[in-house]
Amino acid sequence: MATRQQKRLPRHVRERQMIDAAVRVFSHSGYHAASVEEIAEAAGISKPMVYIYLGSKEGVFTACIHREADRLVEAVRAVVRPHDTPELGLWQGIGAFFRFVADNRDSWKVLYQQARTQGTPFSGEVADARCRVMDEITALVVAGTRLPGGERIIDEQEAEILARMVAGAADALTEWLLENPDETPESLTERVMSIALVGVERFNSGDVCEA
Amino acid sequence: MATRQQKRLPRHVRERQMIDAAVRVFSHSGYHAASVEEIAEAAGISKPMVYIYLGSKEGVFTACIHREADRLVEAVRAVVRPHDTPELGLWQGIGAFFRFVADNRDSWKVLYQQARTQGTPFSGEVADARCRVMDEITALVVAGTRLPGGERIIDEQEAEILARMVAGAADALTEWLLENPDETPESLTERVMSIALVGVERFNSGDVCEA
Amino acid sequence: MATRQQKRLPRHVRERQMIDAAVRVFSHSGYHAASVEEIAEAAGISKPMVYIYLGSKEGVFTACIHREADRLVEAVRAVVRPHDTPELGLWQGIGAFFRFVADNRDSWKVLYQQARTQGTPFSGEVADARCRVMDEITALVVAGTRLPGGERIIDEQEAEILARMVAGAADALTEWLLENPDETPESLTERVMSIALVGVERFNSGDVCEA
Amino acid sequence: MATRQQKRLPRHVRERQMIDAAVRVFSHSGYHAASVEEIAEAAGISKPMVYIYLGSKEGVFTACIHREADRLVEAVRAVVRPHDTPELGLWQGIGAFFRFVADNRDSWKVLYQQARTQGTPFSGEVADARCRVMDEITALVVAGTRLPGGERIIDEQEAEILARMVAGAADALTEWLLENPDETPESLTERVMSIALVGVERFNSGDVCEA
DNA sequence: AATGAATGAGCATTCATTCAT
DNA sequence: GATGAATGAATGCTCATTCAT
Repeated sequence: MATRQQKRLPRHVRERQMIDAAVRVFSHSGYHAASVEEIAEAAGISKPMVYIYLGSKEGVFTACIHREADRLVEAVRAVVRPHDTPELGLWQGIGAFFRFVADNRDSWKVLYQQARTQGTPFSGEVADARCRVMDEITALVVAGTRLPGGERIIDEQEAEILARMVAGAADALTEWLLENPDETPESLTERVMSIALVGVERFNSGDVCEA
Repeated sequence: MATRQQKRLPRHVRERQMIDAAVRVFSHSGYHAASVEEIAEAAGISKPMVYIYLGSKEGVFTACIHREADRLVEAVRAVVRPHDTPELGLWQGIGAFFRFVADNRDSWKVLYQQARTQGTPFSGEVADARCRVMDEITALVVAGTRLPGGERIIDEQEAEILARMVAGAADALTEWLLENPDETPESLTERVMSIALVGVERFNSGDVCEA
Repeated sequence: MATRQQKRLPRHVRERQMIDAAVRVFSHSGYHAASVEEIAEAAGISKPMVYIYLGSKEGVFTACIHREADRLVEAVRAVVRPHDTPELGLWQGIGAFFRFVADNRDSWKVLYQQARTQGTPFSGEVADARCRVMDEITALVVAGTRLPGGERIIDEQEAEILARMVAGAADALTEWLLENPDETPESLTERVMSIALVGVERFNSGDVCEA
Repeated sequence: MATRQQKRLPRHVRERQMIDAAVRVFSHSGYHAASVEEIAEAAGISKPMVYIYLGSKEGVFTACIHREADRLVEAVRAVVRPHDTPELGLWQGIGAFFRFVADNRDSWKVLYQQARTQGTPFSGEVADARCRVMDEITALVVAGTRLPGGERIIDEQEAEILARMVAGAADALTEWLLENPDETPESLTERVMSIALVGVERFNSGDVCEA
């Protein structure tokens, strides 16, 4: 008659289980449609535990965003080695970013889609986490477009626009990936890369849009 | 005992008011967070009217998607004149699309973000409406990338990928637009166009990703 | 574009249509589950007409009970001729009653089942109408059990008990009738009659229940 | 911020309280007129508890029917001893049935009246429970009318008709009981029994309706 | 005479959250 | 540490009823 999960687990393990479950649930149902009950069940624990550990439904969501942002940033950083050429760094960073988006669809949906869409503005932490991600990509672009001599060819603002376009395009393409099993994350990475790099060239050469 | 009744308006007028209000509310709060009461209030009527005219909350949402999709498709079609060159058609069509997204932020958010994010899959009509929009853009790309001689240089599939990237990028950039009042829809259109066209060139020349 | 029913009909015709429809609807759904809209639709008119003619939902119900009680009483009276022997009168009256119950199931359900079951106590008129029906049957029993010389063999109270038993049994048997198409109203009448008459005998002989 | 919470009771106790209250309320108001709030209040708890334990309003109703049917069947079975003569068994069984109907008016009203009257057909369980009750009475009649030698004098079908008549008459007479405090359940039992037994005799002798 | 337009009030149901154990 | 028991506060939806036309 013992309920499923009574093992006294150390706090951080429990917390991880909960956030894992919450990401899945939030990703699938959206913030408002997801219920704390649902999350608790998915984590194999009881509702009060959720409140003891994360404080509130919003707390759970914030924790998800926080952790997934960390994971994404980490994934990108992990592939960029200090001795890479800037261009290779950009290439690999964007590749890692895109692979993360494709491989961790739940994480990405929560991080990018849900966090923008819901009515509640959530705590500043959520906005911060999302900024960390965009900053990371922006930094990649900035670094990757520096000339060998170290000169910048695009400024911060242009880099940020490009970063956002990359994120938006990647987001849109994950759906394509779902619908077309032939496509691989790598092939999509190439498509997205072609945008980013060519955008840079265009910015640089100034001949944008002479249709 | 009835409280002040609203002036009796013919059905189609009230219906338009309701959908106008609903687009605003859904755009701001998301489907689940929005309450029918909220929508009714925003439309200046009472809750039962919403149900009498649109049947259910989901019915309201579907009506919004439907109408906004029509408006967007119409806006794009309105600027493409038969005697334009394909490339000019593409340029103007994408421009119109982007201007619509920028000028009707609420419509776009409901159409693109909300309809993808929520857990509920909604009626097939919603999916249909969203397809109509993407098909329109895809058609523009297909037509606009035909060589003067009429030869296709990209196939349907490639065109669809490009269309999605354009939509995703445009979506991401509307936030940029909000945060940077200096930017105009036109300037953003140029940025997005540069992607599409260059993407086409790349596809065509086959030298994708040799950075 | 003219709506279905715009012919200016004289008041009593409209009223009859409405009550016909209401009996059907109340019988099928019960008082609370039935909606005025439903009734109006079934009558082929618009909701406000119902209120203009019968005043309120309760008014509609009262009117139904009233009219159906009249019809039932009338049906019973119609078959009892003054020159019948009392016993024949009883036989025919009960027969007519039972035939009415079987042939006008909707009327009976509203009159007997719905009027007893619902929470609302309704106006005294409803109780009155139901009493009229029971009084009629009671009177039949009283008259039919008078000895040829005119002496009473059962008193009013005993007659009323018998009348109620007859009504209750008839009510229960209409369901049987529905489920068994072989049975006819007449065969059931015989079964019920055997109860009433034997009951009378028993009352008279005093040898009730020597199991 | 939570208001006074009720003492924590184990689930089955609360469930019983709820069903007790629901039987009272449904009996008095009918299924549709009764509100879940009303039931919760009558049970001294809050609305959500009703849903947590019984799932839905219909679930509450079903639970009521189920339990009251069990109680009625149990009451009848409790008095029939194996070594009774069949006729005594019938006498005591019908007596117990009628005492239950008279003593548990709420239970009976829900079980017999409400369950037949409402528009909603309810789950099959409700129909099943009602059948269990009629089957029990039918079985009594079948057993009780067997001749000492074991021969049947009425068949299943005739027994079922009689059982229904008994139930219908008992139902009708409970109202009489309410209005006439002089009457006792026992005296009514005799009246009903006289029907059943005489009915049997009539069936047997074949001289039905020669008044 | 007849109806489309409109609403206040109520109801079933769900959910985030708390506390006693 | 962990949970079953409990609830206040919404929320989607329906309905009887009215009024302007």
